[in-house]
Amino acid sequence: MYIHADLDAFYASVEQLDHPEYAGKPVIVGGLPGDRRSVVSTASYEARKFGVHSAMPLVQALKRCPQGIYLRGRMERYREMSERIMGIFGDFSPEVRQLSVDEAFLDISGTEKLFGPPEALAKKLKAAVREKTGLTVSVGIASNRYIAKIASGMSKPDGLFLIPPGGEEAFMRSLPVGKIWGAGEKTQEIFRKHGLKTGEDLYRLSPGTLSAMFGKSFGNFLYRAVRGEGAESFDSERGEGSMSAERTFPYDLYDRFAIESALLDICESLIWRLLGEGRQARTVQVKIRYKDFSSVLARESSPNPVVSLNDLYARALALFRKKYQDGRGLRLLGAGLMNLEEGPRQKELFGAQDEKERNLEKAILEINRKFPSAALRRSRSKLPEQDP
DNA sequence: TCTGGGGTCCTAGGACCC
DNA sequence: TCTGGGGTCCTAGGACCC
Repeated sequence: MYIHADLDAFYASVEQLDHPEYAGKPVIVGGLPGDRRSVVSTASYEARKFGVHSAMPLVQALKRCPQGIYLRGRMERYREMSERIMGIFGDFSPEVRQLSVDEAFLDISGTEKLFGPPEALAKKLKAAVREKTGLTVSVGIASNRYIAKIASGMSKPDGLFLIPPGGEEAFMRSLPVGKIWGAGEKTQEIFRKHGLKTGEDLYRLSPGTLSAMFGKSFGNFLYRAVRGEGAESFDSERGEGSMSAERTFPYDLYDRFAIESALLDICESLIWRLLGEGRQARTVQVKIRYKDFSSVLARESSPNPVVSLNDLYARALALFRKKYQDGRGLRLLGAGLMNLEEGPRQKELFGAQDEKERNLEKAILEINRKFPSAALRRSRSKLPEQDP
């Protein structure tokens, strides 16, 4: 059996915990009133009553709930709290798989002797989280992770929902399609178009029909899902990974120097993360979003991993210049690293110039690690000439 | 009122290799 | 007188998740 445990309105709840005067009030984490181009990250249940929800533009939230308490959010604090809670989860299962900052799967096979049947364990887990942190968690219990995940959403907040073994298919067939995990906005649109409202409606379709509607892979996934089977993709471990950083500008950028300086900033935050984790990357990606919200990507792989800020910036800048249509307002700029590899780089691959650069950057990395408030950065004018 | 940021996985076409 | 088939890697883009 598996448990999916999901913290209720996590960021907003932490704020209410840390600021007792916010308790019982509509708290909206995502930005301050007046922050341009922000969206709601988390709304407390009090705020949800006004129709405010995650991913809603902040200006819209402000109209629906002008009396709300608006906050930018403190990721460090949420991460710290998350670690504590994951630790508590670890007291109940040897296998905790964290899905995101506020949710995790627990494999609770063989824990019966210690904690009793799954439902009893779930109650103990909820009580432990509440006692030790003051937060509430919603829990789903099922014989596979996929259904446990859906179950945890069935009775939020502070919920507990069990799908008994053998009841998986009946549960999925009775489920409104809006609750199918993995079927987002575009898929819901297809459901609507074909009048598909419940799992039962999907259950009646052949694998061929589902594949024709949703593509082979996702069609097969749906075929299995409505039969109560877990999907491997939700059971398996993570892939090799990637990392990215992007920034939406409060106002569209047009000036080339301003844009390319912003790109340097973004590359900088990325490279410190990469080097800090002792990793290297073979693929660099640049993301451009124009004023009209249309986006383009440019990607390039190389047998030689990225080794320094100067190196990353040169690659990113070349990609940017290849793709960017001059004069179009720039809304967002991003950079990403893919094909991440473990480990130290072979020094001998690089010439003296590179070595000097890398040592400088290693020093900056060290200083920033020891003295975060120093926030040391490269000055663009001090970077070696970029290849035009 | 527009539409964040950091991720994962999938697809489709092309290059290249055996 | 024809234009195989399978595998891998790459690029660009999209859907989805929290």
